[in-house]
Amino acid sequence: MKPGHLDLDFCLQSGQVFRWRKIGSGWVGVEGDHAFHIRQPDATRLEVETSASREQVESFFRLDWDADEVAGRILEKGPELSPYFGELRGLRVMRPSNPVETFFCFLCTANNNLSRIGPMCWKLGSYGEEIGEIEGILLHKFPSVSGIAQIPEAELREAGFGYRGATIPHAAMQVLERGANWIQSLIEMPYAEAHAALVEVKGIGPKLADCICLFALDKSEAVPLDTHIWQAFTRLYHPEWKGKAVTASRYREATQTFRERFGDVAGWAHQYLFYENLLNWRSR
DNA sequence: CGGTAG
DNA sequence: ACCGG
Repeated sequence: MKPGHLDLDFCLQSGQVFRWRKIGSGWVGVEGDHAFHIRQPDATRLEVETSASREQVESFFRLDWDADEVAGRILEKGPELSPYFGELRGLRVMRPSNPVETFFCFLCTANNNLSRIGPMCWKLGSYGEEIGEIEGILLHKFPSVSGIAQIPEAELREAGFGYRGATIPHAAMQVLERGANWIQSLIEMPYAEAHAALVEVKGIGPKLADCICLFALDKSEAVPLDTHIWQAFTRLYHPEWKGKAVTASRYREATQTFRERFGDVAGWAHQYLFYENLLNWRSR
């Protein structure tokens, strides 16, 4: 397999997918219905142990997109982002295949930090069907929406979910009211329509809706605007809003600016900005 | 603080 | 204001 430019650590550690564990130099996790053990012996090779097909692996890492070409296109349209692209060659926007998993994992991310999000997503995953064991790690498919809806609030609170112990099963109930297949049905909608439908769910605001659009629904123009992206936006494009709070209307304005500038690679531009900020923050 | 609701 | 660091 020729991964083009793909950095496993960047892809699996950059807040896009959460149920992956680093084991030595490799990674163990679940994608869709399949367990994976992946190693990257050098920059140009990928060793993948899985029952998933090659097509599924390539889709997950979005190898149908040329990362260098995308980065080039972003820098052409927005040279002001070049400081953020320094060391991030091989960072890709992933395409996880189970939108239900992405939906609920991102529900864990609001008002939270990465060190807690992983264990929380892992806990949700433990309610799904067991599909294997790699390096002593038990792997589960992600549970169904009704499986999530049935989890007692107390179990999640005990596991450190805080108020999300209530909001996550409640969000699952809301999804069920819309039909068991509602999340999947959003894939067929245009970005704006899917985003509008998602924020109707209590617990999903504009930022989470954009995460779900970008990673679960393959809407590459979605720009999840968190506090770091907001700061970058005010610094680069709108200094008079520096220090101001992100209102709903400023959220629309800022994300629309990225979309007008970067079009269908706006989501990739966001991912580089986001991960660069995350690395800077980690190194402090 | 990788937000959202009231 | 909200769980928990």
